[in-house]
Amino acid sequence: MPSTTSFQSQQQAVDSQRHRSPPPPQQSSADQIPHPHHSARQQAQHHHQQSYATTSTPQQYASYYATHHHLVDHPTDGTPLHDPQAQQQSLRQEQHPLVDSEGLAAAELLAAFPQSEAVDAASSPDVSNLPQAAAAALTAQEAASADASHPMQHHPSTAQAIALPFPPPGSVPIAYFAGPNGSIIAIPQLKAKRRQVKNACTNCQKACKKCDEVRPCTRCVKYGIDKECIDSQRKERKKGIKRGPYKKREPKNLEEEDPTLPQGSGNLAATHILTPDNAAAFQLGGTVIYSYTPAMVQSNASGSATSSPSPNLPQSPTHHPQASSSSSPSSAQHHIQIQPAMLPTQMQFQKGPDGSLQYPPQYYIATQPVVASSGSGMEENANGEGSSSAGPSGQQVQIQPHGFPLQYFSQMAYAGFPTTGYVVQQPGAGSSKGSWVPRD
DNA sequence: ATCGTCGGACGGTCAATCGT
DNA sequence: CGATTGACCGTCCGACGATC
Ligand SMILES: [Zn+2]
Ligand SMILES: [Zn+2]
Repeated sequence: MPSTTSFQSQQQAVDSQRHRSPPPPQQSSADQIPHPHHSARQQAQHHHQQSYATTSTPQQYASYYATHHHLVDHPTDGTPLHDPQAQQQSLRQEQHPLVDSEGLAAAELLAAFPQSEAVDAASSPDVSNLPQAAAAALTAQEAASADASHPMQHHPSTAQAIALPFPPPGSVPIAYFAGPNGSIIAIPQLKAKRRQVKNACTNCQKACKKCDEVRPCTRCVKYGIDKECIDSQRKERKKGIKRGPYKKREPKNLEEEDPTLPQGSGNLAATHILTPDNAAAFQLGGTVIYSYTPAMVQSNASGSATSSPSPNLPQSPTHHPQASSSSSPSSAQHHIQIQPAMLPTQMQFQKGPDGSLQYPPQYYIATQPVVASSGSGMEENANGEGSSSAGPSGQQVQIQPHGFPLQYFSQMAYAGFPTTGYVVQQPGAGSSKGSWVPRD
């Protein structure tokens, strides 16, 4: 293994692979390479010198979510966290600095599902494969409205339903929790986008660790080397590099019924826009939530024999008599533990005559009362009965994704963001609560 | 548990191209 | 000339071995 390859060319290879384009002619000058390691040359820098053959890392996005939930989300980046607890926590162990502080969860949700991306769910039994995020982003207004209510403050939110495609099955882990009447609230567990600082300090750079904006950066302070916390120097970008012709530009149109969908395969690809009748996606405190109503379940007699679900699926509803509580020492929290394995990685959705989505009853998750609590003692909200009574704390959320009144539920963390959880409740239905569990 | 190392995935930027 | 593309060049995730 020629360890002499410059980092530059390596990186280039990777990049071009990533962008699926033929390798450029090859840059001439042999000087560049500011990347600390890899650089076979470079002045007497202390970085390593031995190139060893590591077992290549499994390119899986091992963890989707840091299971740190104590972050306050923030609409703009660059602003320091303002949750002391969280800050402390993230400092305590630098192992997972990814306790991301981004607040644009919604934007990133969107970004993660480019319209075109069709994931072959069938061939990917493993759900840990995210589609490459595209550059799509929320518009300013969308983002703004998404943040209508700060998750941490408890006050009414007027989240509005927005039409979003549900992620293709198998493309991303989905957490489910029980809604009323057998409905399922499905929440895609999207990986938060990594956010980089513009300039890492030299210490962090050398260590390949996360830096931040403040100047004696947090890490340097932690290690008592804040004196040497200096901005790294970025070199100027090269100019005059010729590129080949660009690929055909698309005629600005993304409308087209996807022919690749096997009929009834339940591929909820991008072409399926959820409608208020069967499902909805809406935002709450910057989090996009998808939920389905159990509408029209009985119909499976529609000619096509429902293909049998995956072999390893339970035939009976996932029922957990005793909501297994995840061992969370600090706060008493109960979760409905829904084993991902017990849920279909590929939901057998079917499209009804009217375009609505249907799913077979065996996938319903039994409703399970749950109490979720967060620091400031809020929990338990009960009773449906049309009366939109709020919990003890008196907060209440009013959304009507389905045309049902929505009851305020509780506060919890989703994807690292403190989020207001809730349950859609049909008038007259018994109370039900659920909670989603972040992957660990 | 902590720390240093470091391969390589991922992100941000912006010059080169393209469409008009 | 504004919109797109995609390469350049950084950041830093996460795995690993070493040390305490
Ligand atoms: Zn730093
Ligand atoms: Zn520093």
